[in-house]
Amino acid sequence: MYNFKEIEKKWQEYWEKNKSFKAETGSSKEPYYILVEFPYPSGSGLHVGHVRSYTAQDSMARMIRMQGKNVLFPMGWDAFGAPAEQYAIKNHIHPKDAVKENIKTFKRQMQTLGFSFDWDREFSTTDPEYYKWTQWQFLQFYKNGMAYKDTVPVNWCPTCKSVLSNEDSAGGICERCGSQVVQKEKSQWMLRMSDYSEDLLNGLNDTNFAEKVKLGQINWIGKSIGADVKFKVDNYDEEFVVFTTRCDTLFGATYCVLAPEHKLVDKITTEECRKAVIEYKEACALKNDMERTELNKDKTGVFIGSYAINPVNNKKIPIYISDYVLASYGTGAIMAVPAHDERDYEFAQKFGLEIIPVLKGGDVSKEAFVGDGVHINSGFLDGLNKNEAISKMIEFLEEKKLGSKKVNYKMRDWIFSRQRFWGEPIPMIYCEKCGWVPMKEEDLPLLLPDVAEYEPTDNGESPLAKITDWVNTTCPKCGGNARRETDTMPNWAGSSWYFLRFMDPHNDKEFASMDAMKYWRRVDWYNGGMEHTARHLLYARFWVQFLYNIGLVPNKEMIWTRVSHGMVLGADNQKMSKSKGNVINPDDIVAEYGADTLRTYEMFMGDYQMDCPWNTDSLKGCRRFIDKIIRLKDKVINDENYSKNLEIIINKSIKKVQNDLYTMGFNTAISTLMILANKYDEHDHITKKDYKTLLTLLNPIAPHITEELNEELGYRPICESSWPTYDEEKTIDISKKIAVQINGKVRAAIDVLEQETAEEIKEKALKEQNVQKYLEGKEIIKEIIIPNKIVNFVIK
RNA sequence: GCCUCGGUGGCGGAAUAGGUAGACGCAAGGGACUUAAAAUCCCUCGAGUAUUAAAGCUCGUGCCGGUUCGACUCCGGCCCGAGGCACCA
Repeated sequence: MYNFKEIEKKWQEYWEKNKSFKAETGSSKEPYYILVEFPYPSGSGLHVGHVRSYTAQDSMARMIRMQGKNVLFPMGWDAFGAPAEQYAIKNHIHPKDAVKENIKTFKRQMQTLGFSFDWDREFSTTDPEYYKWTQWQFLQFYKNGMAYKDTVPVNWCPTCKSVLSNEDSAGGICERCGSQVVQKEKSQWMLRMSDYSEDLLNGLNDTNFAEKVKLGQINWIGKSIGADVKFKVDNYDEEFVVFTTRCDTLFGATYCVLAPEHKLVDKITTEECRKAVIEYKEACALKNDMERTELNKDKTGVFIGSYAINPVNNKKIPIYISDYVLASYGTGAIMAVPAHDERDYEFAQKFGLEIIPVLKGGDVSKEAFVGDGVHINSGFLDGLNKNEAISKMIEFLEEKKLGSKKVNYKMRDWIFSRQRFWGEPIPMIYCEKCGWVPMKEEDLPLLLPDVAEYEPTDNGESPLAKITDWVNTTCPKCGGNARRETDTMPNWAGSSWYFLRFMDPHNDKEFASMDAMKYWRRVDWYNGGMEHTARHLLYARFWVQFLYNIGLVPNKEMIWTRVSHGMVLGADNQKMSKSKGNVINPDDIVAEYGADTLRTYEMFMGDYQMDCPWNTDSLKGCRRFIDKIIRLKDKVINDENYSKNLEIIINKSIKKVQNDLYTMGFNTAISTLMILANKYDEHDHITKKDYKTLLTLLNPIAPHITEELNEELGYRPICESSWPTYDEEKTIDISKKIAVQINGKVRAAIDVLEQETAEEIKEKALKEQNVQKYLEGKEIIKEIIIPNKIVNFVIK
């Protein structure tokens, strides 16, 4: 009888003691860097979803290591963030202590699952030795003009006296207390990420990200090419600029809309309209982003009394303000072409504004036609299609100095301040005389002080603001009295560069040495959840591109392949959650069925990139498979060659498993091994080599039991051996069964040999009784004979 | 609304590159072994139809059409589900 618990412990200790998975920077072996998103160590412990992605990357790492590469497979902790702070507020435990406990639990759980992490490289984003460099990098952003302070509206809960993220204030209601969230202007640190829009777009060409990941990034950046067009205001010596992607429809512009916050509004509002405008602006100010951008709601707005001059035909068109125009995108002003824009159409319908079609197609009495078409009512554009007309219009505008070609991006600058305690303090000091002054680099890290209370202040400052002896300091420039910044960095900061730190985690001179980064080159595989493919990945790429531009990292893109995994759902096909009572705890499964069974099941349960419900019965099937592997040992005879009649299937299996582990076909890799084991089971005896190969192929997925059985055969540990090789010639079956079709329907199956000619195959097919039955009295008008694939007779 | 990914047996899912749909596993049913149970082993297992039996035949990969000798796979048009984005001019 095998005691899984003991076997697992034995091998886990062996790996730890022998540093079996140590990655050596500078080794002559070829480097290979496999990364899986480091977790946020929550209080609820490791999720079975973590187990799925860690096992996947672990099996890849184990195989590639056996293939002779120097594999870097690290693990660490992303431990700053709101949950730990909430927990601290409730229980009056310093987040640092809670995090320490949680990390201990996570690490213990990971170790019982036998993941081959190089634990010597472990760190947490909350370690001062780590966040020192996060702060240092912030200073580089600042010194290069990439960090600045700006006043931006934030979601504010007046009851909790706290700034909320968009997620925590969904629907305009505070998630915690249910109060109405309001918008409040706050001065925040920003990073000039929008400067990198084009580089972040182009950089995607230097990556091997999955297509859907690239698309996610492209959409987030949201590039659109259009034109800026100047509109003069009638009776005023003022003008404003609109951004449009359809300047070809300019002849159809029948009114303009400014965002309520547009700085020109007050100036050009007429006295008759002033009251309504003020009221409307006040109403808008009360709404938060969520409410303002809620779709399907009625368009609102007011006329401000003035008119703009359409630059192409000098027509006077009314100016409105409406919150469907956003101050933060483009120029905060639009020309409205109701005939060819759905939003403008809706607005024009409601306010009874003129609708002039300038494109053939559609029916303006019913809807806006937004497609391509031949221009009408458009002067010099008549008869042209969309692209021709756009080019011609831009030419016209530029010549008359009325406008120019313009590119806009949806991506905004990164709001980098959080009014929280549990984050990296921003190393900036405010001096009345000198303004914002960066801390001296040699004074880093700026440590988070120990405090007794974690609640934010009444005016929404971070709790750090209450610690006066921390806040009050001297100006690094003039030595006068000064105050520290009390905001901290967002959770995304520490995770934007951790993969670089893993390349050189103990360096106390730099965040990572150029030599180490040059040796590891980049992350070869990066696995994480689909929910992080837009933001986290974009932040990380931005961070790296910035570091590259100031000469601190060797490549502009440091992540090569990005893949995402599916979620492990509860048995009820719902997301696992405590409230639904469908949570599976990996500890329980390991205790009852063993780590190898859990690992095998999670890899076998379905397509790795898709969500999949948990099924304990199916898990038991994987345990049966492991038991079968153990039983096969009784059939082993002392022979160091492959069994003659197993040679082909073994070679095929090596090829298939190897390929599947590289392409994340874990479920089919296991099914291949199940088929192989079933084949072995049909034989009375198998050789030592047959068995050893099966154990080695299974080892990346089920490392403990395979090491144990391998040791019993008298071999040295699998983790110190090589991955088996296959002989291409021996992966081809001598004979193969192919279908014989008549008019595309299968009527027989014949065995064909690899080298048989089409003529021989045809003869064989024609001998089949059922084939003859169908051919009788018919004429064959076409024969399709593809050796090794199919025979099809088309008859009449 | 837009973008992305999906839809295949009772279930999870397979199906290089258009070439025998349902691999592998689970569940279910039947049988063997056993005093019994567990474990293990063997058989059946998409639907329908037919036969004493074995072949056999028809239908079948969300729906409708198309391309092709041949379509889960390619094309066009829908329906449903999951996730992301949200009036971005």
